[in-house]
Amino acid sequence: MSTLEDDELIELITSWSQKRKASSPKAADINTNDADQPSHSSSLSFQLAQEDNEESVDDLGGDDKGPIFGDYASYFATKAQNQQIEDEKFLEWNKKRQQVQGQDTKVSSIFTGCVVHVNGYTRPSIATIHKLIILNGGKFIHHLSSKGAATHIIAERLTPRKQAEFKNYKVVRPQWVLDSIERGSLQRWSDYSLIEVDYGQQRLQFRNEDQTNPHAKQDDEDESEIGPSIEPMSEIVDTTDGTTTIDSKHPDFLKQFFAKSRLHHLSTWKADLRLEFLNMVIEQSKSQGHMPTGASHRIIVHVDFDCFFATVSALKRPDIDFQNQPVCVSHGGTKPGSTADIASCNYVCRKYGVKNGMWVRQAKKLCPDLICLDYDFLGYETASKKLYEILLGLKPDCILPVSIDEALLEISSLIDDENTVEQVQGFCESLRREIYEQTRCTVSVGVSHNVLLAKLSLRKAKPNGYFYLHENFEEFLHNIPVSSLPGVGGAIVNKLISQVFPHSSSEITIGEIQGLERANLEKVFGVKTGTKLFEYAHGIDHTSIDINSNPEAFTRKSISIDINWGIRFDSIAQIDEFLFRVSEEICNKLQLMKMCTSQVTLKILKRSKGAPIEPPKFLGCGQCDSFSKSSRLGIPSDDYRTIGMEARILFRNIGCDPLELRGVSIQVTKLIEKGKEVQMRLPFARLDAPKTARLEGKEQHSDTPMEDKDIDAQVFEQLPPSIQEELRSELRRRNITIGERTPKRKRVYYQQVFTRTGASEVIRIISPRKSPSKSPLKKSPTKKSPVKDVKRRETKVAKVDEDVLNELPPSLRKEILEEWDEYERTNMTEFDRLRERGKLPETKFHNSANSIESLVMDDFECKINLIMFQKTSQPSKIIKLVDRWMKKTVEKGPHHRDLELFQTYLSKLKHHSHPLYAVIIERMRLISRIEPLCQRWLNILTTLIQERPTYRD
DNA sequence: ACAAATACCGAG
DNA sequence: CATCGCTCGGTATTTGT
Repeated sequence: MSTLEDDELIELITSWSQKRKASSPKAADINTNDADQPSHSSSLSFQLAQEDNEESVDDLGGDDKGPIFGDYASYFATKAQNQQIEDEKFLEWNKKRQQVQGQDTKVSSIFTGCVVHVNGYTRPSIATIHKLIILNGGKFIHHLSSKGAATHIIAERLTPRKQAEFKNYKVVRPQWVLDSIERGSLQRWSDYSLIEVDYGQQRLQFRNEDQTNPHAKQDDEDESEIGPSIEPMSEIVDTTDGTTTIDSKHPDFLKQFFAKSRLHHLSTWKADLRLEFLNMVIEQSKSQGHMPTGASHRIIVHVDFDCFFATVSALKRPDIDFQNQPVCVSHGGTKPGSTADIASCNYVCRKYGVKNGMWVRQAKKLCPDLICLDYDFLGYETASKKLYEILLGLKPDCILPVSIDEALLEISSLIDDENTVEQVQGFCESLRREIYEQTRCTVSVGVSHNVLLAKLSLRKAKPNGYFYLHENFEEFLHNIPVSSLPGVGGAIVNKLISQVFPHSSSEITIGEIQGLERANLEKVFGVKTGTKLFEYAHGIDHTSIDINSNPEAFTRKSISIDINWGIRFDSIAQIDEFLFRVSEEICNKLQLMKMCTSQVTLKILKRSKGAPIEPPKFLGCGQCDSFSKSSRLGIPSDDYRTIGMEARILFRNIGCDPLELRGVSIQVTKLIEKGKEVQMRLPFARLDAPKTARLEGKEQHSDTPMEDKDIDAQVFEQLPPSIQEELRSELRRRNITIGERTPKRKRVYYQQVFTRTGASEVIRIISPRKSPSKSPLKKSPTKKSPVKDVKRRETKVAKVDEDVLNELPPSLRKEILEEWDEYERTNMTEFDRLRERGKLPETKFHNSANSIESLVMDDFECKINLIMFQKTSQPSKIIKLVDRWMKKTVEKGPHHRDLELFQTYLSKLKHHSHPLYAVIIERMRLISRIEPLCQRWLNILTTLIQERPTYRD
């Protein structure tokens, strides 16, 4: 409490009081929130009340997506997504109906993971199939516009053109659905396949059938039946022939991509190994405590397979003479024009100048006899496992996994002071022998007294060798190229060349660095990098490989997923979908780690101006500019919908034409153990927690003195006496009086509003200072907002779907309709409720009719366009409404229909450069400061209203 | 001046 | 047929207040 600004304190009290007023009489027990505040006696630990008594329908259905997120999703209303929401609503409603009727409410999940689309005329009808699918856990899409979005297509007949189009889909007959449901499990799609596997002969048959099919023509047109299909279906069809390709629009893309990505494997292997060894070490030190090595002279061993992938992949090919034939690992064979990366190549290749990472195309030129092998990810894992087993068996002082094929050991205590060199050699050579015997792969070993030198020694040892650097260090380092130093890559080398050795023509060596002043290096590269470079050049390295000495340093601090290949989208809806899928993956990992995140970062790659639409590498990202934005979460989360929604917002904040998007990455940081995060579930719960426990001290505002601090007496009275008591003392301490309330704060904004003319100017002024990433209004729009189709959904009949209804007996039909009405009523939006009561409720908030705010605004309004909202155009009323709305919906989030309505209204205001726009936005921002949860959908609103997408160049 | 956000880098 | 350009930690630089 005492950490709050006066400002916020007043707002807080007001909001409590309003909450109390709004909720039922029994809310007198509001301060009994002991779950979150176990020990603290303060009755001020009031949590903004979730009215627990409201029976949310999704409670019945267990852990499924609640309507909250259904609402969220519709912020980005597209037809398809609206459909999903309707489907979910329908499911909830149906669940409720079943419950009322005492039926089993268990959710069938036969079609879980299936995304179904119906093509053309079918029996049963499309509507029936639709309901059957969603009632059994599947997803249904009416449009195939997002190419590849469907996992199954249901059809009875296909035109030849459609046949070609759907060649790589699972196209099944309707019977597949019926049988699956009847038998209670997903039937093999291939048994119902409409398109026969390409055996030539049968295909002809189909063609014949099609030509005689009276529906054929109609089939071809059915796309326009449903609505004008703007999106062309062509892109999925490759230009050269009729085959399809899996790109980011396909639901399985992520899976497929990761399954085949070497870099993804490398990263996950590494993370897994680190985790495994970390846990192992923690286990050990629990039982026996940590024993720091007593040895004075450290011996570090670096062991690494020789061209790991190539070696292992070649094990399956006894026909290849690995020592004498050039062999590499890459996708897709050995075609001379291939743009596949070479993941690993053997030493024969390297003689020709072939390098890892090179394209096959290029390598083929250098070495025409090149043999390309397939990846064998399982084989790599097996070999690695054996390596680590062997290493563990040697009982070194410590092991640090560097990667799947590479590890660092410290063996100081295993070696005596006598005959050190021989002992080390004996140890390493037997290690090498053992690994070869067990894996049939060669390793090299480098040894020295620190990590840096061990690493450099390893380089010298390769391939299939051993080197112990124990003397003549300077001489050893002298002729090694700087780029061999760990941490020195292209950028640093370039900087060296351009800023330190402008005349040097050949490769820069460590020896040349040795001649440089430390200060000089620090000037060019910064303190850390400069120092490191200097020390490395002199063979100095303090890197520790002992996990045990500092486990914290080896624990994972972030999780991210990057996809910069195959990213091709047509619409923002597809991107939204994709972001959710990525978030799902992230959250899987989070949950596995039992962690939650409080910060989400979205990074995108956008095609650089002038770069070709399709880069040379097939489905590659080509030359791109990268943009990133991050956002703090009010509540740490491991829910993919929360993370995904955040990502969607961030994407809109960055503003990128979907067609130009080439890379997506979501990163989560500021990880918190799951379970700990509930203590800070709501900002108010943090009030009397120690300051350090508050969220990064984030909400500390500058201490702006306020003139008129006081609290409306009526407001105060509405609080429970116990709280009043405590508040009184705190308020006294702060010189805040309880009495007639006068409008306060931020007059400055109104002035600014009136001194500017253009909307964009106004917007600039009020853009938030606090979180640049959340400033959705940075750019001045040049075009009008896209006219959003805020068509209210049709009445209940359309929702429940007539076709299905009609197939039911009349008595049941009536019942269902009535229940639907009831359902709708209980899920009424806040605005609906207000409307039903016939008038807007009065709030205590800005009571004074002569407040500067209302005076100014009401006056102004006469001169400006009159824009009605909820039957009023009076700014003070509208502001009140907004207050009320936001506060009321802070927990559940706003109803999507309210949002739509409000967005339309705001858009109008903005379109007319109405000053109220800025006032409302500022008002919402203010509230968001008190209720950080509101920030999120404020962002969404302002983002949507803005002309989108704004493209950055 | 400081902290947070963003940008960039390198490794395997 | 193509092709699967990841993911982490560290550091520098910019931005906002």
